[in-house]
Amino acid sequence: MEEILTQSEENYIKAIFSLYQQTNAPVSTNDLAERMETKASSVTDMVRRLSEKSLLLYTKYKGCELTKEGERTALKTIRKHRLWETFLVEKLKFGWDEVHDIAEQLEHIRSVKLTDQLDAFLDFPKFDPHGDAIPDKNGEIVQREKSCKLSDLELESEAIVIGVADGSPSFLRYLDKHQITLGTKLVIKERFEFDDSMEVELNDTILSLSSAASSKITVQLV
Amino acid sequence: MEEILTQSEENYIKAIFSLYQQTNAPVSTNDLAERMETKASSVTDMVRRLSEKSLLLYTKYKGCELTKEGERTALKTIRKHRLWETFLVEKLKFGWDEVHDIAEQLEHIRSVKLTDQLDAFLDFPKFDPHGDAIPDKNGEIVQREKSCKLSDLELESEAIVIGVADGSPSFLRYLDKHQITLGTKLVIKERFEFDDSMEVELNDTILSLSSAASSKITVQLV
DNA sequence: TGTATTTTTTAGTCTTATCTAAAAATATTT
DNA sequence: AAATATTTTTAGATAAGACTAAAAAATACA
Ligand SMILES: [Mn+2]
Ligand SMILES: [Mn+2]
Ligand SMILES: [Mn+2]
Ligand SMILES: [Mn+2]
Repeated sequence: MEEILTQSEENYIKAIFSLYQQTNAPVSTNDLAERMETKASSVTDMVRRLSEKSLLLYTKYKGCELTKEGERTALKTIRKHRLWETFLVEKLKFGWDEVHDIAEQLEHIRSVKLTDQLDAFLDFPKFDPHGDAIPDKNGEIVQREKSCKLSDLELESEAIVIGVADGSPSFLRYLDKHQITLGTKLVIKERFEFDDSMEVELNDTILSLSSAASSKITVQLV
Repeated sequence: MEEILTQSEENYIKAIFSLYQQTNAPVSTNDLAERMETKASSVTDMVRRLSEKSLLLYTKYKGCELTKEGERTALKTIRKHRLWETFLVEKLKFGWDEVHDIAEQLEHIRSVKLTDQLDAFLDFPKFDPHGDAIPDKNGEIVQREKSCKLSDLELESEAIVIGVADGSPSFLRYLDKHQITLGTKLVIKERFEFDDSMEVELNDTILSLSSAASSKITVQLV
């Protein structure tokens, strides 16, 4: 079969994959429209097309979910996206806040050999610059043991930053400014009930974090 | 202004640039259609659109030629194409016969910083894997001194291969098979009038080349 | 259970990029 | 110069992917 998909189709597939992961329920037309920054009517059209290509199952008024084939497609695109992000940061010296939009384009380049050679060139990385797992050639992804949100940690616990739940440039630059990056070790020194903010120690300094910030930082206890 | 162009528009611009270079005359609708592997009517449409965006000058029945702006656009795309080809060969270990189609996609990625960082990563290469000059950030290209076709050389002259006039995989693989690559040194040992074929010495062996082959190899006298 | 609200689909339009077939302009021959 | 051949443009269609406005279905809620 080996269907050739347009960039738009690949973007939709990725969005459906990601929305489905959040709820484990069929993705609604409206949710998808919001994610894709388009109109519900456009989504209905596209979902019909993708269903026609048996990349997803669609029932009128009931939303859609990917087929096995659709999932494979999503994982291929995600693999490429994250490999390119890794390339941009590791080899081309981009900041982790600058790579998403470019990877959003690069992920659509069609060449299995390119993807696999890039993977090898990068030494088969398991995680991208934001801590997200990179699917391997077969779509397999490393499952991480016991990670949690920084905001969930108790007083005096020590943890290492392993990811971010928000990849927006503004948030990433905020983290940069405060010297928080993947691998940063921190200790919870204080927690304030009234606004769920906390103070953490890192690099021998104390940093105050809002609940909005701490809930978007993924950590692992040391 | 900074017009955003579609991939198709960029491909047309590149084709017009290249066809114009061959004849220094306006590019005819039919020639362009043949190069783009499309129909003349499609070309008329596209040329109108590009003229509307003042990337080229078009006179009905008289063909078209790029404006300064169009030329800049062409050079930007060519720069990206050749940088990516270089990346694929130098870093990802592709053969020079495998990179064109992939670069044909990569050349459309929009990010000035990406292009410039890639350029730096590759150490500002002046030529791509086929010996073609890579325009720099400002669109400037290195002009080579006295190069000529291998087929133009006289008996006993010594020369170095610096390029190919045909980038097709089949020709490039033919060269690979006979150990001819950029930098290969060869000496003309024999020339046959009746079919314009020749025998050249390289790596201490004698190789016979048809006129079709020798006229597509660009060399420089040593 | 009937009404109001929200969600989703349908219908119709637009743009880009393509195509085929026919008409018009240009170029080549006789 | 007229006839013929070639090139190019026009006219009309199609498909993807988007939009708006209106209709229909599903859900919420009084
Ligand atoms: Mn994308
Ligand atoms: Mn990422
Ligand atoms: Mn291209
Ligand atoms: Mn090349």
